[in-house]
Amino acid sequence: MVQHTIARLDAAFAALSDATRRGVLEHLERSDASITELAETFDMTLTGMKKHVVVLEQAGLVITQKVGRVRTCSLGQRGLDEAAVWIEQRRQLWNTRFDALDKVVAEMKRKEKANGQRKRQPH
Amino acid sequence: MVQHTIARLDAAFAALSDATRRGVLEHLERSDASITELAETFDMTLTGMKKHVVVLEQAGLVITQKVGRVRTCSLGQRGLDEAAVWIEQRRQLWNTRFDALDKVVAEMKRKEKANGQRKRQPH
DNA sequence: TGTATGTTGAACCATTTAGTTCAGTGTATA
DNA sequence: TATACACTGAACTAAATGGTTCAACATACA
Repeated sequence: MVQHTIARLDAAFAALSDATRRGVLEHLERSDASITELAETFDMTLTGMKKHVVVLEQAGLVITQKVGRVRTCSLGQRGLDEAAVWIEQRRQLWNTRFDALDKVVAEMKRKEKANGQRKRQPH
Repeated sequence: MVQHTIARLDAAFAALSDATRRGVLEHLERSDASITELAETFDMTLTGMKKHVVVLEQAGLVITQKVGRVRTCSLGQRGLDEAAVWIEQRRQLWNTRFDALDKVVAEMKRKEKANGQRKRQPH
C-alpha cells in the first residue's frame, strides 16, 4: 500500500520530467487526440509517441480508449492529484520552516537595531 | 529563457522521481544534514549520496554550504515552487475541463429523468 | 607532525530511457 | 476483395541513471 503509493509517485514525477510528455498533457488540455495526431504534432514516429502515451497512462496522467482502429487520449486526474498532494505537503512544511527562519533573522535584526540605538544613545 | 524554464522543470521533476531523493527532502524537513549523515540514513555510499545531492541541488531543491570539511545540505524552495506552479496551473485548467464534463453528464441525466417521468406520467 | 574524518573525482557496471526501423494485426472503405 | 489507415510488438541503438570501488585531497585534532 505504502509501496504502491511510492511507486505511483515515482511514475508520476518521472512522466512529468520529460518536456515532450508535458507538452502532450498541455495539448490534451485543448482537446482529446489520437496517437497519430500527437505523433505529428510532436514530430516523431507513431511508435515513439505510443511509448510516451503508455508512460503517461501508467502514471495515471492520461486515459485512453480505443474505438475502431483509433486510440483516443484524454486527461486523467489521478496521477496529477497524487503529485500535487505530495508537493503541497512539502510546501506547507517548508514554508513554516522558512517562516521560522525569517523570524530568527527578524529577531537578529531587531536586536541589532536595538544595539545600534544603544550605541548612539547610551542609557 | 523559455528553454531555461523547461530545462529547470525537467530537472525538478526528474529529481523528484526518485524515492531516495524524496526521502532526503523529507529528512531535511526535520533538520539540515551532512552528506555523511544522509548516506548513513539511506544506507548507501558517500559517493552515491553525493550524486543525489548534486541532482537535488541542480534542480534547486536543496542548497548546500561547505564549512571546513563538511558540506551541509538544507532545503531550497526554488525548484519546488517552479514544479508547484506548473502542477497547479494544470489542476486549475483540468478541473474546469472536468467540471464542464460533469455539467454535460448532469444535463444528460436531467433529460433522462424528465424523459422517464414523461414515460410514467404522460401529459 | 601524523592520523582520522569528510568529501570529491574518475572509472566502471547494469539497467532504464527515448528514440528508431521493420514487420505485423485489425479495421474501414472503394 | 483489395487497399489504405491506425495502431502494436519486437528488436536495436545511444545516452542517461543509480549505484559501486578506489584513489586523492583538504581539514581537524592528538
